[in-house]
Amino acid sequence: MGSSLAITNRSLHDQVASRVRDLIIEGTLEPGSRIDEAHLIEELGVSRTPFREALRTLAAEGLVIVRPSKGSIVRKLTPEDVFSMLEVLGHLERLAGELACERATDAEVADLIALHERMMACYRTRERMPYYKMNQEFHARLAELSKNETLREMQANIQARLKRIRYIGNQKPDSWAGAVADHEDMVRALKDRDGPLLGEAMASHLKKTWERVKDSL
Amino acid sequence: MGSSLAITNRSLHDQVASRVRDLIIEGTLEPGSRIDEAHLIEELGVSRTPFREALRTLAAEGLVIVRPSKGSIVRKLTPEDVFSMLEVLGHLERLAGELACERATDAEVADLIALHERMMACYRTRERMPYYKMNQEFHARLAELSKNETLREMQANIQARLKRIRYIGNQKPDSWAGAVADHEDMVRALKDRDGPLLGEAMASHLKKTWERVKDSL
DNA sequence: TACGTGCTATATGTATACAAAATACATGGA
DNA sequence: TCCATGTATTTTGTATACATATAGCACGTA
Repeated sequence: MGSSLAITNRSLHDQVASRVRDLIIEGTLEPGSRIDEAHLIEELGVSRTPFREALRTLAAEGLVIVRPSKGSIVRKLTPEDVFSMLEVLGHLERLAGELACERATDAEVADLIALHERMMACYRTRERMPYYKMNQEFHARLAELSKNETLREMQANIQARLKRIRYIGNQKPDSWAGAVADHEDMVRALKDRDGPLLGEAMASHLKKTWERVKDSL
Repeated sequence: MGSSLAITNRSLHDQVASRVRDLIIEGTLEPGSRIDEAHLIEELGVSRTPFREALRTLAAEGLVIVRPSKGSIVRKLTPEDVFSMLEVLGHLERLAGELACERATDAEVADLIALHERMMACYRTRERMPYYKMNQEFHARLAELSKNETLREMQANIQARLKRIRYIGNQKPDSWAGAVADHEDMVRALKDRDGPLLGEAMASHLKKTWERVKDSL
């Protein structure tokens, strides 16, 4: 089920929004740089209408800033922005951890732990990119296990805004090692279904993320 | 400062977004109902382009749902939606309370307490509408005092989604009395700059809000 | 040379026109 | 009568055209 024989239900502006979102997250469109409408619609092969609608969506998501009559730019995060996002994210994920311990099924917990094991395998072989992607997924999946849709949505939103930054975070080997240790703690607490402990682990993990990241801003 | 002599910098889609947002919040556009594009652009005196851009913004904010090729509807909150929002909001405001105690200036605290006093005056004379508005402002201002812009933004977003619902909340007299008691607790903790206590008060206030509201869904 | 002024080019904002899809309706057959 | 199919009408989606605002530049003046 799911995809089956669905053709192309998504409207153009949805597709454009996804595409441009990716361009921003992966850094092809640099933070602070102007978004050249004429150039991008050429590239994407669409007209201005769906493109501009997509921009409005991304603006509401906080990835883009529209300056009336002066064009749009990719939002550039100040250190204060990043700090405030990590502060909030830490508390959201604390909540997610607590709720997940109460609400997730055993199968869901097992799945998440399996993902963790694969992450650890990547760490041992120092494959940064796969590790990075699995890490994003780990946090997103934990938010899902809270069975709280609003929490999942907010977590996803902040995580998207921070994606660029966090990739930089684990550049230094000992930072990476630290993050891995944090994750071991989380999984242990999750296995035991110790909500408060997992919550603490999440919050502390994100506090440390700030330490790991702040110098590269 | 602020307004000074600025003429009209806001673009049409911004104005339309604000206008329609208000129509949704105040209930003129009913939850679950179709948004009649042709009719509304006539009413607002704008063309479809800025109107549709505004719709995309509201969709990203979670107030509107766009169903591809089938038009847009005002999002109708299920009880689960409301519960999940209040759960998250409770924890966000707990954080806001803790941070505000640490970071707000004495003057800011005094201002907020003054607002509280005015709210109480409205309660004594049973002026529901002014009370309701000041209450919204109270929570928004507390979020500001956290000096965390992300927190302020997320709080505002969830509060906007819930506005309709919460107006219903204090219909019953004893519910209203309960909310007032909660607020007295908050202000006491704020006066003492007791962060953990204020945090607890906020979280508990929003848990009770669910109790107050759930039957009218 | 430095600054201000007005013009031109370009980019942005909005309206309209055209295309495609969905819905409502009517007609015909079982 | 009920359902199916085809057609008309309405609504939504996208492209383009037009209007307006901004920014860059050349020129003139102090």
